[in-house]
Amino acid sequence: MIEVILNTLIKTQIPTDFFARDCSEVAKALLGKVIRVNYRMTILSVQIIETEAYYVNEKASHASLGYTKKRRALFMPPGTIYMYYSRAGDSLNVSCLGDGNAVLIKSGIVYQDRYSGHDAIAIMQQLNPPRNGIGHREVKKLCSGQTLLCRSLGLTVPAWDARQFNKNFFISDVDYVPDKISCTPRLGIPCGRDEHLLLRFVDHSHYQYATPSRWKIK
DNA sequence: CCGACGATAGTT
DNA sequence: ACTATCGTCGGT
Repeated sequence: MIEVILNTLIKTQIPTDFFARDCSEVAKALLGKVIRVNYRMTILSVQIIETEAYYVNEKASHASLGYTKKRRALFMPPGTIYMYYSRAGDSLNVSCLGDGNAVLIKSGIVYQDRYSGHDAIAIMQQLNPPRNGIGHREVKKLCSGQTLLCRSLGLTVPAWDARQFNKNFFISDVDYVPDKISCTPRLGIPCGRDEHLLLRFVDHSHYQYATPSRWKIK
């Protein structure tokens, strides 16, 4: 049953060479694409609405800290999943063209189409309950943050870091093109005393569900 | 072993 | 502006 759906759905997967270009291009092109996760035989779907491009030579990037086993995925072929844990949550990245360059998936919105499991939303809410444990998160805000998105999809470092996308976790092209993309050159990720320029891309029509910009632009 | 520190998220 | 939260890293 689910296998049949997965076999059909996998045909919509973006090709690996999608990631074999400049990470800013990849970050922009990922907006509107849909993350698919087979979570215990239910397909969870989230449309990407916000990304950030991280270059190896930016001191704000993990790759700039150099190669370690932990960060090896950043130096693996384009399309390799890099996950890390920080601030009590997992984050999802994908390596791009050039050693150390990658894109961070920053936020998304729950996506429903004929492939999404009918109980997908209930499962995502269960995976990502409110901090105080009372009630449930608003569906629209389930994935409005890099760690919230991973939580809602059950994506973790041990399960996916340094792995390739496969039939249980991949990104679909849903033939959607953002009307308008905000590219926010963002100053202010603190790294010691320095400030660094980051490229943040947001699908403007879903701006309200992107992460609030906490860093001031000078 | 221990303390500091996040590519955060939510509350005051 | 403040802080819960926890894996990673670097210093003893």
